[in-house]
Amino acid sequence: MINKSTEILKNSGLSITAGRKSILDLFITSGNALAHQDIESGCSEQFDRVTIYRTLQTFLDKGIIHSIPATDSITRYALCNETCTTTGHHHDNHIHFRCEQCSKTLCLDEVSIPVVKLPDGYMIHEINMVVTGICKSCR
Amino acid sequence: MINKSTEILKNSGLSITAGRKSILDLFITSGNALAHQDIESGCSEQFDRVTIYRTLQTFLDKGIIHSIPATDSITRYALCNETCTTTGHHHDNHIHFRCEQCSKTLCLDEVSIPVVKLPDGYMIHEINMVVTGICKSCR
DNA sequence: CAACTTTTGCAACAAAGTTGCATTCTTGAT
DNA sequence: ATCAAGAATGCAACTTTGTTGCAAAAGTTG
Repeated sequence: MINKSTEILKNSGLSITAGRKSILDLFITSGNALAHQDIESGCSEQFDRVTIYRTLQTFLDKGIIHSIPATDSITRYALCNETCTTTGHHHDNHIHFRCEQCSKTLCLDEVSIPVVKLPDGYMIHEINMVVTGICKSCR
Repeated sequence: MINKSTEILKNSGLSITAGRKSILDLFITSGNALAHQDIESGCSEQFDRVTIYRTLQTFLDKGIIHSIPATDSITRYALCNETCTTTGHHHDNHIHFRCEQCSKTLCLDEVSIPVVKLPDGYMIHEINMVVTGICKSCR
């Protein structure tokens, strides 16, 4: 296997294209969550906005990335943990941290979301937890 | 005091205008979180989109409403609990629930966010928790 | 390498959000 | 009640974000 991005694409049954590899590489090297804008400006090559939107949607569908909720109406995405093999709708059980200083959004894979008890009658499907504050590197 | 919306505006030191009252009334009567679109189409009178954006921002600043994170890049807002009197940046400690059936987003005021322990070096400022699933009325 | 399918880029559009400025409305003092 | 000062609104114009259809250019499989 040539490199990690190619491997991920193959494992998900996706065809290998320059765009997908480039975007995936960006996720792998960046280490934090990326918004559409970050990808548009951060890719080695230039890709059409539409291609990026479609690629992100494809990655979401295949469970390669997950989306992170935010109050600023900017959807950010991060690589899913390698242990996740489920295709289709997929959700990690970790906390997300958004630093108010450097504006980076990180997956805290080591911190799992605590169990909550909702009032009777509510069926839980998915839980998202986003903590904002100052990250380790910014202190 | 004439009505609740007027009272809230007065308490926050805001001038009473038709738009603000109308939007605030909508929040009070609706009982769930509202997106900009809901307000634009739900108000008794018609207001300019810009006015609605600015009113929402004003309400946020005064701590009258809070924004709810979502993965669909639609910012939703809900009335803050009456017990909150802090002006300026403000955050409720309750869980938000988004129903996949009726698409309503609710504040579960009775469920508070559990304490989480982050790795050393992270400073927590605010925690958001959004649960998606099926709500009580949709089962 | 050839055909078949998938992906990409382009154009055009729709929706969401922002900014400046002139007009209108609120407020507080007369 | 009236009026001036300040605040809020509406309008126009614009930027950003996201979507759709279609033709051209890739990738995949035999």
